[in-house]
Amino acid sequence: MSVITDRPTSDQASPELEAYALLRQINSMMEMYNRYDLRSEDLTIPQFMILNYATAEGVPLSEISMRMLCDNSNLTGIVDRLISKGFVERRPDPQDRRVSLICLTGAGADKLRRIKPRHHAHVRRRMRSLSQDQVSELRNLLQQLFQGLQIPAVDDESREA
Amino acid sequence: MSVITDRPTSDQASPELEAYALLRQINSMMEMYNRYDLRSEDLTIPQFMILNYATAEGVPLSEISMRMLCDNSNLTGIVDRLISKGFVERRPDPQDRRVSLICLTGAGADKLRRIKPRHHAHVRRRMRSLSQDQVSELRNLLQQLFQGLQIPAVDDESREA
DNA sequence: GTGTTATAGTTTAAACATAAAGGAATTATA
DNA sequence: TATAATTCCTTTATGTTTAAACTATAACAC
Repeated sequence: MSVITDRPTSDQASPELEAYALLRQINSMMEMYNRYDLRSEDLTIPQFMILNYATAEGVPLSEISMRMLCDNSNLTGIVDRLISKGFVERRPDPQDRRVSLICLTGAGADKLRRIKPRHHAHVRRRMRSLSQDQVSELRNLLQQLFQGLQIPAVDDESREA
Repeated sequence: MSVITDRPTSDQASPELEAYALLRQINSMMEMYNRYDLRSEDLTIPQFMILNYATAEGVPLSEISMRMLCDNSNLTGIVDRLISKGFVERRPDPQDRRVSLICLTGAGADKLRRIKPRHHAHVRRRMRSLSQDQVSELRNLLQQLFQGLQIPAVDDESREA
């Protein structure tokens, strides 16, 4: 409840800032590991993500960009490279000719079958410093934080800064 | 304690994978917000980070890259842009002529004084969906996870994949 | 001293991200 | 059916990141 603090919302460390700094660092390290793992498969992280979202029947590009929290324009080039490697195809949607469906090829499906279980095992292994209960607790806290972030900003920040 | 599970370390969701997915999504959203906030100050996120690590006396570039968990080569260009904006300077280290010290200028210090408290306030505000206790708990879990990641891999993964 | 190795930083090319603008197809509206 | 607004995707320019090669300096071995 911190009744008296010198500078309640200013420069120095606080649990919030420390938590956020750690979150960023963990994300960096996990990305480093993932990048290294995928490198031997001649895939980059975003390429692997798109591969994961694509299906044989095809998924609209904008659905993938929505799930990847990025812009359509990011994906154009990445999909191009996946096509040149033969892992996906672009097919026009007959229902809506604006849409291009990203379709997983047989080769792409094979690739995924080989990589995905190993990737998941790696992620689990890298979290072994936490107990099962701690992992669940972490997931719950992150879940709550994530939901809180969805609502952009109930903005009564006028008193700060 | 999940005594019987079909595929203990394979494809489907697990608390570990869910937690990691959430961590990535939260990081993405926080970055989006930060980028937007800094945009009005004509700064990018990496530019702001370097500004935070630089001091008036000067800090070796490689010390900054170490703390930012990135390669020296990343920083060359970013520092160039910060120099062109007048927020930092490059000065050779008289002790070791290989080293170039990144020095915060007066303008850079002013910029920081104006931006940093607001940035910190924003971060704290964006975590308000968690109670004080939850924030501390989250920080502790992340701390433990981060420390576990430092030790690259006590590798007994032969049984998986 | 000479040669080897390590470190600090830059450069380059390829991949990716962001923001802004544009083209094509669809939907809404009149 | 014509017009306007929206949606889906691409293109372009700028900035960032990675990996690899390179320069310059330093440290070490002999």
